[in-house]
Formats: sequence, C-alpha cells, structure tokens
Amino acid sequence: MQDQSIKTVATDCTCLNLRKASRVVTQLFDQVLQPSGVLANQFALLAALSLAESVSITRLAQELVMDRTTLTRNLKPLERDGLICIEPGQDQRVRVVSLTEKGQAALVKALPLWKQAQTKVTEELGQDRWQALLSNLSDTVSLLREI
Amino acid sequence: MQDQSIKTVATDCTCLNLRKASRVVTQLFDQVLQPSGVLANQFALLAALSLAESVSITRLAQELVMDRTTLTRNLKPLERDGLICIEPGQDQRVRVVSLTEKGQAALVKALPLWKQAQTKVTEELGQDRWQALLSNLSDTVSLLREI
DNA sequence: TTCAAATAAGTGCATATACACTTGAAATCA
DNA sequence: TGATTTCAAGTGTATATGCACTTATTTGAA
Repeated sequence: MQDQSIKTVATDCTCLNLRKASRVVTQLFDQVLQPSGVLANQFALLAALSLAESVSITRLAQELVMDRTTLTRNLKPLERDGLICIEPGQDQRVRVVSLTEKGQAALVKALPLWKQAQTKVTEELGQDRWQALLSNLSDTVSLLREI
Repeated sequence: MQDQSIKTVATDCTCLNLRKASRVVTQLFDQVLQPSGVLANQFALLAALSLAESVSITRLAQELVMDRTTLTRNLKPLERDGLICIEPGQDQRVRVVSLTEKGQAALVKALPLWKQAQTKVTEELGQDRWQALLSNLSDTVSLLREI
C-alpha cells in the first residue's frame, strides 16, 4: 500500500531532485572549468573571497551556507596550492582568509570558462526557466536555512 | 573590471545556488529522518530499490543519475547494516542489488518522516513555487545529463 | 576457435559534506 | 581579579562524489 508513496519519492522528493541536479550541474561546471585547474566548488570559494577581501572562516561559511568545518576542509587544497592565505586575526581566535595574487589570477582565468558553463545551462533551459530555477533555489535557501 | 562578473558568480551561478540549496535541504531531510536511522541519500536508495525490486549497480546508478562508483560506495553502509543484499547475477560480471526484509522495514518506518520533511518544504515554499522548483530541477537533469 | 573489443564492477585517490567533540582565546560576571 | 561562559576554530569519524585505472567476464569477429 505504501507503493504509491514510494513512487512519489522517486518523482517528487525535493532532496533527491536537488541532489541529482546538483550532481549533473557540478559535473558540467567541473568539466568546463578543467583548463583553469579549479573545481566548481573551489571557483565559488575564490569568487566569494574576491568579494569579501578578507573574512573569517565562520563568516565565510555563513555566506556560503556551508558548515564551518566543511569550509575549513574545502580551503585546504586552495591553501596548499597557494591560491589563498590564512592568517590569524587581531582576535587570536579568528583566522582570516584572503586571496593571494595567484588566487586572483586563477579566478580571472576561470571566469570566462564559468561564463561558458553558465551559457550552456541557460541555452539548454531557456532564459525563463533558468531565471525561475535560480529564483526558486535562492528562495529555498532563504526560507529553509534557519528552520 | 571583472568585479561585476564576480558579483554575478555569487548571485547567479547555477552550480553554487544548486549546491547551497542541496546542502540546506539535505540537512533538513537528514534531521527529520534521524529517528529512522537512515540518511536522506540512503532513503532515496532504499526507495529506488523498492521500486526496482532487483537491479544491477550500473542500471541503478543510471536511474539515480549517480556515478557508478559513487553508488558502489553508497551501498556499502546499507549492506553492512543488512538493509540491502548484493548478489552475483546470471551474467557473472553483474552484481544484483535488492532490499532485504530489514531494508523494506526501514523504508516503511522512514516514509512518514520523509512526508513530514516534504511537507515542511512545501509549507515554506508554497505549493506553486515548490511545483515549479521540482519541475525545473527535473528538466535540468533531463536536459543536462547527456551533454 | 581463439583473440580482441566491449561491458560490469572494484580500487586508489582526491575533494565535499557535516556532526560530535576538543582546544584555546575573549568576554562577562560574581 | 578569578571563574565561568561564550565564541572561533580544528580534529575524528563517517558518508558522498567522481575520475583514472584495473580486473574479470562476455560478446563478437577474424
């Protein structure tokens, strides 16, 4: 009798559908960004750091809607490759993250590739559907992040 | 001068927005499913297996739009906990996955919690926006999975 | 019929994700 | 001022993700 319900899991589960789409789109972005040497997630980190200039790990994690400990580990490869710099802040508890020259350069190099990936998505979905998707994703994050 | 572009990464990046939403929603589902003892991703695997009855790893991976090797590893904890059974098929290359009694029971136990999580999402987004989101996610997967 | 191509799956490696717990520093309060 | 609370960050552990490479089996063709 729960057979009906189980079918709706496959078709209607918000989490499953989000994760599927996330996998597909991440693979596309990773592939297109390949020549730049950064992955999709790393590119987003670099972009966020470029805007924030200099920011604590906790604050950056909040902006990216990412667990703080996840961010700590995501920063590791970027630090190892010299794209970012992590220094103690005035408050000795805080560690401040910022882009290095090399990181800034990697971001600039990756930017046209990112636009390419974005264009692929908008071409496939069409502008209207893409706008709607983005808007709904953004709303989802806003509405669910604090419950 | 790429400063404008970089701002649009933070707001418009399809990949970033998808991953953010995926994180938020996965955390919600994991939390609500907690009493059932399965995570959101594991729940989706159990549901898919319940529908497929008995299926090869490659085929199940295709259905879930998941890399085959990712699925292999995702099945590990479920097999360890006795929720699924993996046996060689007639074709000796193939390994056939199926739900155990225990897995079926876990799925049934988790189902009302899943509905609870779904309801939370639809209540926050509202029916129309939720329907649109789901539809757009589904289209995104269909349109981008083979390019 | 034998050998090459194709197919199914696993492993090594690296990144991504987050919870529980710990450590160390700052702020607050008795 | 000294003790407690709060806060920022790191670590241990476990799951999730996918690419490159390998192994084993099947299929197909010379």
